[in-house]
Amino acid sequence: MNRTLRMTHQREIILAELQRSKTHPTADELYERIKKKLPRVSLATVYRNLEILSEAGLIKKLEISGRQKRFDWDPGEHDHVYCVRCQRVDNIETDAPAPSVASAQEQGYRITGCRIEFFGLCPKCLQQQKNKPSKGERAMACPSCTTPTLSETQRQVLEALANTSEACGSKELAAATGLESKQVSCQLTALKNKGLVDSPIRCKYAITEQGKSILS
Amino acid sequence: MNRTLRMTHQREIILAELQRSKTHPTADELYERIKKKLPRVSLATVYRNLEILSEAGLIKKLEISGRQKRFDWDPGEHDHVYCVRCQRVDNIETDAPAPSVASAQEQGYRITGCRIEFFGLCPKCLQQQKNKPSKGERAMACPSCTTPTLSETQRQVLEALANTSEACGSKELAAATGLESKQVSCQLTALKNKGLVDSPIRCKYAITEQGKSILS
DNA sequence: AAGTATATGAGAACTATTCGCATGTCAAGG
DNA sequence: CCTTGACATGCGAATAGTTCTCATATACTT
Ligand SMILES: [Mn+2]
Ligand SMILES: [Mn+2]
Ligand SMILES: [Zn+2]
Ligand SMILES: [Zn+2]
Repeated sequence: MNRTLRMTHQREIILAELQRSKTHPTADELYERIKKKLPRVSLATVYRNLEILSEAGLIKKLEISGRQKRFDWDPGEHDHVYCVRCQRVDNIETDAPAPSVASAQEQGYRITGCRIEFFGLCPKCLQQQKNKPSKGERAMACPSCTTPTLSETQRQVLEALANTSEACGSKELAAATGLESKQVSCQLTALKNKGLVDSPIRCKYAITEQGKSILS
Repeated sequence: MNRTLRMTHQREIILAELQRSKTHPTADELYERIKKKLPRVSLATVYRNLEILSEAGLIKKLEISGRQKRFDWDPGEHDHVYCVRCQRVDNIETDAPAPSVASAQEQGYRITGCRIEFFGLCPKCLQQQKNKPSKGERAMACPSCTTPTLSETQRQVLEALANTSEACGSKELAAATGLESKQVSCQLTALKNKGLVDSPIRCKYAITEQGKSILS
């Protein structure tokens, strides 16, 4: 009736690799490390085994709010902190007793567990924040957007903007590019979001340094 | 500098629809309800506005461990319970004070918040569990698998199985279908996982009611 | 060693969410 | 009021993380 688990070579390596890690790696972080020992493993195997091992109670699967799953070599009860910026996860000890539920408030639930998680900035990210004057709210673009791709229209607009000596409105740009002014204004918004143009004064646009560099 | 938010018709409806819901709906649950009033809304608009509204502090986004996001009309501080079976989310009151961290244990983090969540079985699921003798572990197939699709080979095997009066091994099935016994055994596993066959005794297989119904 | 249950690799499929872009709408200012 | 630009929308495509499918390989049991 119960499936009998087998200790395959892959499973052994996956377990060992997790156990040697001090942090709380994601499946694909582990996958990268494991590939060095087992070049032919598949990511699916890593996921499968982490699932199986955690069902078997040998490790623990951490499902932290709204983020990638992480895995913990230590299956014992303990809580975690995570960094809202770099996603790092660490153990933490609370001094409060395990919170219990006002029994009248259970509303008929049979409660089987509780999870406590803290969040904030890890030491490293705290440091970085101090160095930067944190201009604006999206000072750092998302990592995958390091080289945003431009549509043909966007490139046209951006080039037109590069040729102006000072900030100009979308109407002038429409004339310069031969595009409709509606379209130009749309593209300016997109470009602004990508950080390639900004708007020094209302309704006037200028190319940013980043915008210049992407054209070259 | 700051974007000025506009109260559009869509945004208004989305907010109103969330506020009238006692539960903690997912974006697409809301989407389904909203489509009745605004047949042309887009799911992206629903997501966008839920995000914007929660940034504005009018509602709250609940990111509960490893599951779909949910949204709460009540932006005040409070904790939740969720049902591990049906995913329902309800409010809950703890009687303990908010847990704090042993200061020596912060490890250099600047902690900005904490989340507490309870989990278990909601009253409804508790009820259902009592009625069923809980045979096996995957009594209920996932909703999207209500009509599993069969590969050609699987159908062959299933039909052969339907023609036997009692449980039989993979070898007989291999003979009956003309397939290799290795293949048959693979497909039996797949069929078993789909709940279309089961294995009354080790290495013997029989078609289930569900299996019969899918053939007809 | 044979035979079966279980596991694997490879890639497709899936799901929840976000993005890109053309187009629509609102509100302020001429 | 009419234009204009910021803000929003609908739609489809893209993305990321994870799971599934199936042929094939491997580990137990006997
Ligand atoms: Mn841990
Ligand atoms: Mn709530
Ligand atoms: Zn960090
Ligand atoms: Zn439930």
